[in-house]
Amino acid sequence: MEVLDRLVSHIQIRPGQTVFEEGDEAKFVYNVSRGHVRLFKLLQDGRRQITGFLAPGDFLGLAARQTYAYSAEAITEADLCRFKVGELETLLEEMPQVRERLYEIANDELAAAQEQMLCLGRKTAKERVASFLISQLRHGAGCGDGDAEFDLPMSRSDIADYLGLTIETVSRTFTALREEGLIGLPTTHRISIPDITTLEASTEA
Amino acid sequence: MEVLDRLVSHIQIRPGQTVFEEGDEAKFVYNVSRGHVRLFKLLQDGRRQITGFLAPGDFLGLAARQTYAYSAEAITEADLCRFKVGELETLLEEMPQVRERLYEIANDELAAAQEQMLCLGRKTAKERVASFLISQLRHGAGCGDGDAEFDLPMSRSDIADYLGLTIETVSRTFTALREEGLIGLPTTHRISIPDITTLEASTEA
DNA sequence: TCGGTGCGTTGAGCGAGGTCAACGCACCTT
DNA sequence: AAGGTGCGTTGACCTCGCTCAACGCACCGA
Repeated sequence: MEVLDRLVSHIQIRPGQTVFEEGDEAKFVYNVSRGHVRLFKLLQDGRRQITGFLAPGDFLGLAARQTYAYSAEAITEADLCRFKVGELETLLEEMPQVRERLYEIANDELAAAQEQMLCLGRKTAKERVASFLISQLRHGAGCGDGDAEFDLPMSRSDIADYLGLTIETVSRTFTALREEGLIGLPTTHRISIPDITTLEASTEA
Repeated sequence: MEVLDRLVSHIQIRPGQTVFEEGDEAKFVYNVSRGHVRLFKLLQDGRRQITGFLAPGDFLGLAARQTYAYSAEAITEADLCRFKVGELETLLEEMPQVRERLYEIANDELAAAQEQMLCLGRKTAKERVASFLISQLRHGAGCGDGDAEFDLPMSRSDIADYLGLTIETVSRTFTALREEGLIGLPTTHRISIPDITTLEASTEA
């Protein structure tokens, strides 16, 4: 990975700013070094589906196709490392184990996408929100089994478009989970989970 | 690909029979040579999300993880080529371009999964069914721009679990599309599309 | 020929989540 | 302090798709 540093340029983006748009020619690959990013697809009439949230360390633009299959925007202020796909290809010929790593990353993303399909197709609003909170906990903060607390950098609107719900339903579901004691909401963008096991139990059935 | 033939064993499975189940140790990789296969995940109470349908030529079990992330069952009678993942790994060291091909396959599947997330999260029942029919047309039969006709090997129940709907809604939507003249239904498992352009227009907005 | 079974279709009624609207609050700018 | 804006919450009502139920039809074995 140190080899990458020679090829890399660093860019900074502001909240809401676009990194690239679906259909743009895929010239660059990025890695998030600071902040959070959302990936999404749009329908013509403006309906939006967020396909993933990225945290520091995550890659974007790895699709290996002519054009990007989704758009990417910063959620918070963010720093990205950027390098040309052509140079990545050159690197891959020298270091085949990097391709192996990319393959693993693609497969992890695929498994996450399939889990999300299960969520969108077959879970109730409450189950979707509970699943989302647990995956955010695991992906971001640590996963101590006892009490846990972490930040949600994205807005209710982002969460709604990720879970296939409306803003109002997300808000009502947060309130319901809080009233049941399954979560705490110290602030609107911070979640505490008194007991992960019981919350996990409400992610299905 | 001819090298693979040395490692391959051929297996035959009957409609409804299981190829492997989510959580099984991932010892084999498969390729469909005849028939159709469904991939799916289950919730504890039996709710099912089908994550994909496979046609001849498609791979399954490529996840490159300890265990399979989904279950696989035959839809029709099917023939599969099977080979051990360990032997695949050996092959990959000799032929790095195969890994490159696997990476492309994983990325194609990822793009399809993201498109499906958009479908499940943000499209109406009619849009989902129209999208599904068009993707089946493209994936299976040819894509001549004029009149087109093709088979749907899967049941209404499979389609429902793929689109996040119920059997009844799928059935009603087929009927509605037929009454609007957007599709024809020569038999329950055969679709004709008089004009792809107008059907495509009803996949969104 | 006659039930039996599986699958698809259709109808009637219902409910989870969407829509529309009001409001609260934090954070601006002037 | 006053007004404006963006975001989140809450309430009232509605609708799309789900549930429950009946029925048709093809296929099958006795």
